[in-house]
Amino acid sequence: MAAKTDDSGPVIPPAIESAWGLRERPPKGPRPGMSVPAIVDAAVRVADADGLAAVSMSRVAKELGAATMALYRYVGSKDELLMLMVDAGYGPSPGPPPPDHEWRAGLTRWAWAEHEVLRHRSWLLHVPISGPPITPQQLGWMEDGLRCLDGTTLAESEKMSVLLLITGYIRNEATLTAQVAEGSRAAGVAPSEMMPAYGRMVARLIEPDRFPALHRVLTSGVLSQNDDPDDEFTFGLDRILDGIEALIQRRAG
Amino acid sequence: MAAKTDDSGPVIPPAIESAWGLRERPPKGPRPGMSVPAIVDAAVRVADADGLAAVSMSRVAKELGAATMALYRYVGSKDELLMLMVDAGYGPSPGPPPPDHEWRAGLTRWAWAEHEVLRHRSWLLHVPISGPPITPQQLGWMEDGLRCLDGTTLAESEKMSVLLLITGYIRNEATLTAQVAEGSRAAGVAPSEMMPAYGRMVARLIEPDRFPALHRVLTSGVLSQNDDPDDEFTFGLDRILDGIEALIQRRAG
DNA sequence: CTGTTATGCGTAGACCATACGCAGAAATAG
DNA sequence: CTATTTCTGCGTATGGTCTACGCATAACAG
Repeated sequence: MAAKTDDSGPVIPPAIESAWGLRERPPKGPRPGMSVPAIVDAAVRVADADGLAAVSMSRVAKELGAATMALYRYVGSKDELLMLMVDAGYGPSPGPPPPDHEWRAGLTRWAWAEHEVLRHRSWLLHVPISGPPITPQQLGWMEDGLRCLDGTTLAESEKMSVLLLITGYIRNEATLTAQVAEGSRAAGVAPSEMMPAYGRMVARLIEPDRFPALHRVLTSGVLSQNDDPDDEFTFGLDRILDGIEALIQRRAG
Repeated sequence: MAAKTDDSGPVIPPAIESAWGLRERPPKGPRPGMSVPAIVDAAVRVADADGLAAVSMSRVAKELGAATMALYRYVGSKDELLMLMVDAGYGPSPGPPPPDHEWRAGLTRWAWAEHEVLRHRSWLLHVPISGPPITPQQLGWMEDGLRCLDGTTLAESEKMSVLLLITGYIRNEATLTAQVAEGSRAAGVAPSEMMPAYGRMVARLIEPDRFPALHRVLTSGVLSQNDDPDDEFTFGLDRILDGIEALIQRRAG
């Protein structure tokens, strides 16, 4: 029932060990013709070019000029490969805040960095994540986020919760933005026409008596004007940071 | 390049029309042996029992004692079926707030209702959503959420952003909770031992010098004590509502 | 040189969604 | 009553997925 817990502690998936550089090549046998990083790079290249759905083991193998099954000597499963792709896809964190930092500015910078990554690599949002972060880069991001909160009065558990809150918001906002972009491409509509078209469709489906508040939003023309998506992001982020600020001040006062 | 926009406006997917009860049966031909709601119910039953991954067209058909291809007379694709499953899975919204409502209490109730649904039906989180809500129940939830903000000083666009913010948070929190539960089942570890095991694994992977803030969190024992997951949810929700409150007061004052 | 061990990879199995086309049932038109 | 139309149910088939298994071979240890 308990996981294997000998002197080496709980089980670490092989892919994770290799990501942390803890795997040593056995001295016997033929030289490997590929490497885990090369495979991950190829997979990321495929995802960048044609989306996550195009990432199949055969497609990645073709990218490398190798046979499909050859990959399974390096990664245990497709899920492992996906985990490594996420790690590589995020890339290194934006770095720690400057020494005399103010937490709000630091977290804002941190948030925009993740926002930027997700805008550039929207396939990261489609990877079904299966647990808390354990890969090097991911923990690097977390480390730098925690450092932003170093000078505050928050408890350690609260710092963690705050980061979770912000990361979740960023992912969610990016998901919605990517969906609009994706939908506009699929329907052959200009991105700027997407939300207006959505508004018109909803207007045709609902009856004003049963959906008065929604009707009011529609007639207010909110969806017709297409504002800078960055404004939407800034709005939510500022709300969250306001909420955190309120807590910090309550703790301090 | 523009979508079809005759007198009936933009294209509405057949599945959506049927969900709104806008489809009429043609007068000729044999009676249908099934119905869209029956199919959706069966699919939801499968997802409730064995998870979203078990929902295949053949599995759903088997559940109904029908042939696989028979389903395609009723739904255009598996994606359409998924959309209808989401609508049915959420169920009716918790209803509008009471007449003399206070916005914060109303939104809290609304948030907990969605939280409850997602806790009970975690497969909803695994459905790859492909656009803004257009199904009846989904818009019903949105309507009731908007009504909670009726008496406030917020602009219509801000109300929308606020709802998006809260829904996103709820989904994100539910996703993380479900992942922990899922992981504990997969690894055969008790759920209460999951976060401690994670903490120990991270502690073994990182070097304290390179990850000082993270190391501090680990040694603080945050992950070792397993607190009520509802507390975590409440924490984030309160931070967000605090942020919204700050905005409302700024608008009012 | 011999034994051990890891690699590359071909084969094959078990799934999956779904395009297509045919037999037949139901309702209408004459 | 008969012919026609139109839709339903569903069998077949295609092309895709992941991956378990096993064999030949290459490289090193002694």
